[in-house]
Amino acid sequence: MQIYIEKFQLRDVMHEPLLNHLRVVTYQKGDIIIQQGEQPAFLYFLVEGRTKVFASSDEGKKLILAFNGPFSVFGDIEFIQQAPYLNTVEAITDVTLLKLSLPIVQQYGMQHLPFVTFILNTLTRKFYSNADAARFNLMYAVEVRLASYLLSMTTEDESVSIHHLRDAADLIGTSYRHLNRIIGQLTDAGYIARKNRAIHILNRDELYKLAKQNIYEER
Amino acid sequence: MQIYIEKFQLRDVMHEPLLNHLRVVTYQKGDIIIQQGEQPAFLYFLVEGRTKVFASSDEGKKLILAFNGPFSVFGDIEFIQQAPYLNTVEAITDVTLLKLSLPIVQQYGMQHLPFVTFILNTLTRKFYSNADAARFNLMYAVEVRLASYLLSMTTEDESVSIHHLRDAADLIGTSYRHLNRIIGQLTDAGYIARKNRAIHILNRDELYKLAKQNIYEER
DNA sequence: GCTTCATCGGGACAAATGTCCTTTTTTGCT
DNA sequence: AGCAAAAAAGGACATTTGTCCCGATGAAGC
Repeated sequence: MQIYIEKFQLRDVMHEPLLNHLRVVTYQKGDIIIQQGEQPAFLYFLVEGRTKVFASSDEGKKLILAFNGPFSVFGDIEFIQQAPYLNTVEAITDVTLLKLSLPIVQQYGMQHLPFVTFILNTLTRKFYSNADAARFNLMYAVEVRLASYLLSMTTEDESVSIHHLRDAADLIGTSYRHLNRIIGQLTDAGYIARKNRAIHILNRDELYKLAKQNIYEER
Repeated sequence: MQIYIEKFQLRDVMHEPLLNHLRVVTYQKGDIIIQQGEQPAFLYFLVEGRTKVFASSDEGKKLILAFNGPFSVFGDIEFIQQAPYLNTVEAITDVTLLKLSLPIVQQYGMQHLPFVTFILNTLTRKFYSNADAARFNLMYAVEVRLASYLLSMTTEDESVSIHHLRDAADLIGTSYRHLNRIIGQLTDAGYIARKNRAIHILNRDELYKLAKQNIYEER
């Protein structure tokens, strides 16, 4: 616990009462940390591992909104707004989080300017990148979104494991079938190649042009 | 000026230094108040009239994000994030706004807990309804979105002027042509009728079913 | 009232995307 | 290695949406 407080400099934004109520909690790969629609109970801080955030519609359509690593905050909007969780948060690796129960946050955190300012900054960053992502999804075709996705998932010379391809389909908001079709097109164009259940990027520059400089950012 | 401070109880969230720097500014119908991509200079508070907020892509595609009435805040995200304006804000009637220059906000507002809390609340509300709207646009077909739009634009027995139909197309993120097609479908189904350059709602209940209880909310 | 012009509605076709289903490949088990 | 089950790839077709364009309709000036 102390180590996380040091590592993420939580003393800068929380005072004693809050720090004292922080609890460590762990989840295993695949566990649901926050379930869309439920009443919020805690504020979470991701300190170890990776998560994905997605929303489901009644019809079962999924839409992935973000991948997260440390240090990320969950449940802030819902806490402030006093409304049910908007999205589901799932562990994609084993994860460690710190949590604060909401009455505690209300009682101690909201009186403490550094903490409120911290939440404000967190929220704003989320807002900004969310707005970007939503706009991007709405305005561009799957081809552009895929290019963008591939770029943001890989660094120079890396490849995307096929295992994440269904996730990729959800993330960019299309069907698996159609994703395959577009992969085919990009392959024909010589930008990428399928090999050993993975996608290799052959021509990063062209992909970048296609993606119109827009890329999904990890938050 | 004083009248607005009373009306919206600004004393609850701003202290003297901020109140003293508030300036009144007016725009005429059709004026651009905030231009997407520009560097933010002011925080705005809409106190009179109505605005619409939209984003444009490089290709000229437009996407309307919200209609606003008093009391709305603009430029908060960009101020906190220190980043260019995300969207364009246009006056759809003559409007009156109060504004604060950002250095002032930085110097006085950010030290003042009630003000920071106020901004946090504003932002959160925006976030919540933005997320809803974005998800709605992404997950549902034009027909559903149109039903939703019609419901939220009209009260019992009102009609939607044809004049707003191009805006409607942008708002729900489709082409004017396609909007017409869907209007045709809903007309055939007997839910709405075209008459005198306006759309009349004939069967509100069925539209509501179609819209899946989701409606565009004014913010 | 007539002419001109802009706007509107809608036909025809094309492109993008979704659904369903069959074939192919991989994986896991024995 | 050999088989069964599961996952992936892709064909065929349907639906949704976009683009282009033309005839109809209404508004503005004379």
